[in-house]
Amino acid sequence: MTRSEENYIKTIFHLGGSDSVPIATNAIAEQMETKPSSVTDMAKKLAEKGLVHYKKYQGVSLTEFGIKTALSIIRKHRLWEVFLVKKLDFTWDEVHEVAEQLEHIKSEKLIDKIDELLDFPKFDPHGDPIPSKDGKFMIRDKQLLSDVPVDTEGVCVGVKDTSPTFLKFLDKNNIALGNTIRILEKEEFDQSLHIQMDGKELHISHQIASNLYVKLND
Amino acid sequence: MTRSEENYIKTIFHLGGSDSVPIATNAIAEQMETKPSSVTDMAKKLAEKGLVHYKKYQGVSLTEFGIKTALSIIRKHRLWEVFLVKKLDFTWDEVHEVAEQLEHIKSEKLIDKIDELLDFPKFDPHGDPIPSKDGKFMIRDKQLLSDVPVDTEGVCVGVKDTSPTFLKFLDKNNIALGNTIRILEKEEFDQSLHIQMDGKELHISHQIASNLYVKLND
DNA sequence: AATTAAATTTAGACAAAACTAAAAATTTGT
DNA sequence: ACAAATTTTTAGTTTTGTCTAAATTTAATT
Repeated sequence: MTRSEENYIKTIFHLGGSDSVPIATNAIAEQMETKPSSVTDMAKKLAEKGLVHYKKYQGVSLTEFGIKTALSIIRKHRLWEVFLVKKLDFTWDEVHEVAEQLEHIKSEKLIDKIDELLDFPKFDPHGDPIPSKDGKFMIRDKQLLSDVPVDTEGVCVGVKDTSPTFLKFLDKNNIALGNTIRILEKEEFDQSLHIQMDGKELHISHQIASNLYVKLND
Repeated sequence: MTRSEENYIKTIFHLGGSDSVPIATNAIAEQMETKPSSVTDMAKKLAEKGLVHYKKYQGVSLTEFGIKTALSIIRKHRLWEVFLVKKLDFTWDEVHEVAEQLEHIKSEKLIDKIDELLDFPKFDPHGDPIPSKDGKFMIRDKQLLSDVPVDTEGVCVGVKDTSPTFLKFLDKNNIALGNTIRILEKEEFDQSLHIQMDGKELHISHQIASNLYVKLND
């Protein structure tokens, strides 16, 4: 697998092409900041190799083998992210770019040893699940903070937007995974929230709330 | 810098092209298992970029900038090797291949943090010096075991041949860096040595002795 | 159902990095 | 010093991954 092939497989997976729901050429091109014609070329190549299902004009979806491959790349990406944060004191907004490179390193032993060094983490620094060696991963029941009713309490377990801009904003406002969140009030007008986070009270916009995942307390 | 450019720079450095001693196209091609014509093409490209001195038919040598670049790549390679051995329990014969990939990861912060995590090591698992951030490295006064007179004592500090075959052989015979070595007898006929290593006595061939570096005791 | 709009594919081209075969320069041997 | 051998370069191709522009198919709209 070349680096480029791996990036296509990963993107198709993230766009949902794993459930035999075909993904449009255009959507892939947009996500990868490339041209639809390039996607068509690669689609043919990946189909040749048995990684995707592809019929002209019908979009692309991953085969079983393609899904396995995607999960392996995602596993590497997320384990490296944990490594960078836990062992090298990177902040969660710094890890993505470097992990994009590290995920392509070819050595089964390397990633298994990293996994072991980190004590087999189940989630990455943004709260996303890390597939195990055999492709299984935990699906945590979580909801967007913006979808939660007033007066409920939960724990912040993930972010939807993982851009450095958003993550740095969260840092600045002391919003971190693991924090306890209670919704005190929801403003009808602009959907902004008045919340209590680890004791302190603060206001957050709908934009923010719709990019934070919480797990409700039982 | 592309990966290929980095590999050329590294090879030229290792062949001695850093002392403005030009290296022959053929020598580079052989070392890199490629064709001389490919080397010519790359030589032009690297000269364009100010990394090498190149005059037709006169071979290639690194510029100041080329040397700086080479040292930075070698620094990364060797730090990753230490990381693999010290933190992930790789054996010294396993590290080269993976480090060849890791050395191309582009992140200044990453390699500096790895350096820090390892407590700023000065030598890699094969005894080769690790350049510091500013390109300086220790040159240890060492000699090939085969060049040392009978009855002298020293410490094993490095290997010349770093092939997995040789390194595994050393492991099997409990020869490791840091071991104390005393030459008891040198066989005139085949230059083989009778040595004492950390107490135990053993015989080693000239082939072996000429690939082991020792630092003599004062 | 026909036409327009949008998405997708084809055809042809390009850059990077490699190769082969042939030409040119350098080195060697006598 | 000059022919032979070796080394190096040039010229032309290949592969991978990309692009543009044109053609084609599918989807949307009247």
